[in-house]
Amino acid sequence: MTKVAAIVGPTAVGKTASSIQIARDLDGEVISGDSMQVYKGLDIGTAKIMPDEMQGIPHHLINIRQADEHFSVADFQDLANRQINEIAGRGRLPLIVGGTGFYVQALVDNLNLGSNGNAEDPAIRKKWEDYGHAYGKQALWNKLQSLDSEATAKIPVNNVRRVVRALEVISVTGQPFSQQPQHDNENQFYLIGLTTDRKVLYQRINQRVDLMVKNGLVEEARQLWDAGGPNWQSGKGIGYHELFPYFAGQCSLNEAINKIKLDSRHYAKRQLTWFRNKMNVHWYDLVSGKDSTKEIEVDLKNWLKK
RNA sequence: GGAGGGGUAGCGAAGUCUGGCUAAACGCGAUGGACCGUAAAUCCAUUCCUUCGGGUUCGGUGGUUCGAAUCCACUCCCCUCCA
Repeated sequence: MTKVAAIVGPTAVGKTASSIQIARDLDGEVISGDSMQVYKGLDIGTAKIMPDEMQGIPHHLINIRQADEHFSVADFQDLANRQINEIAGRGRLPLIVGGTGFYVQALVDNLNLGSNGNAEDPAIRKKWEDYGHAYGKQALWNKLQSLDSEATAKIPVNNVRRVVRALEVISVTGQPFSQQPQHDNENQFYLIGLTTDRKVLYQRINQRVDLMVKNGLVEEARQLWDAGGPNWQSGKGIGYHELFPYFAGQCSLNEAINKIKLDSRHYAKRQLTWFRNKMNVHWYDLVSGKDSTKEIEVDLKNWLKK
């Protein structure tokens, strides 16, 4: 049993900044819990921490994939767990920092993903996607229902993505999606949630996007575009995919930038929904000054002593 | 001063000719939510007020009518063009 701390929250609340302070004060190492910062070359748009900002704190799971590579929750879960063990083995505190709720949850709840072998198969996925294209999403959903009506009860017809995934799991594992085995949790987590007034958060997001553009976001996105990014998973990232239509001459730069801001705000909202409802988070508002990093550290230390 | 065009819910925008089926399409935004291997993905719900019985709306006022966002009169504001 290992004790792990995690800092979660929406984009632009200041997770990175406080993570450094906490890691320093509590002798921790950071494990990024971010689905986009794993990619090399996506620095500005993902607000990735740069080496000169790390203050000597080791950071893991950043820049571990090429931009054209695939990465999944299971990969994350696997790698993160490995890091947790190594860091704990060094006698230091593993500190997960990131906004990808699904990733963090996979870790915290030890979701059954990576343990039973390779349950992901692009060819089979493609097969179901094609099936959907050919016969429609209703037919696709019906197919799932005939195989796993329990899964179908939870996945809407319109959510083709998840219907396909459920079908894929059945095809690959031979077991219904809804009956994949579950594990118990081995590690203990203290979840620090950073949040603030919604209006303020949105302002920060807008400002940060402007800053990103100033720092060369457009050029960075252009490189991704030139390299073939639109077809890659990394090309789905906010801050990048909104710029592609601009490169294609389909919208103005200004429109693209506004879209980045909007998508970021929507994203922040979804993140908040996730952390509010799916996890046992201890919330702090550092932005307004209502709470302080000191308080977080005190709470964290108390929890570590238990 | 003259000639046209327009004012509809947070915003944009239908509906007006052919009055009722319209608390008023649709889009956006906003808010809430789902989420078990693409998750910065994908999807869902709500959005005039409401004590959920109902109440009050389509610039304003007054008419016509069983009934008006829709027809008539007057009036206020906005835009374009001509002076």
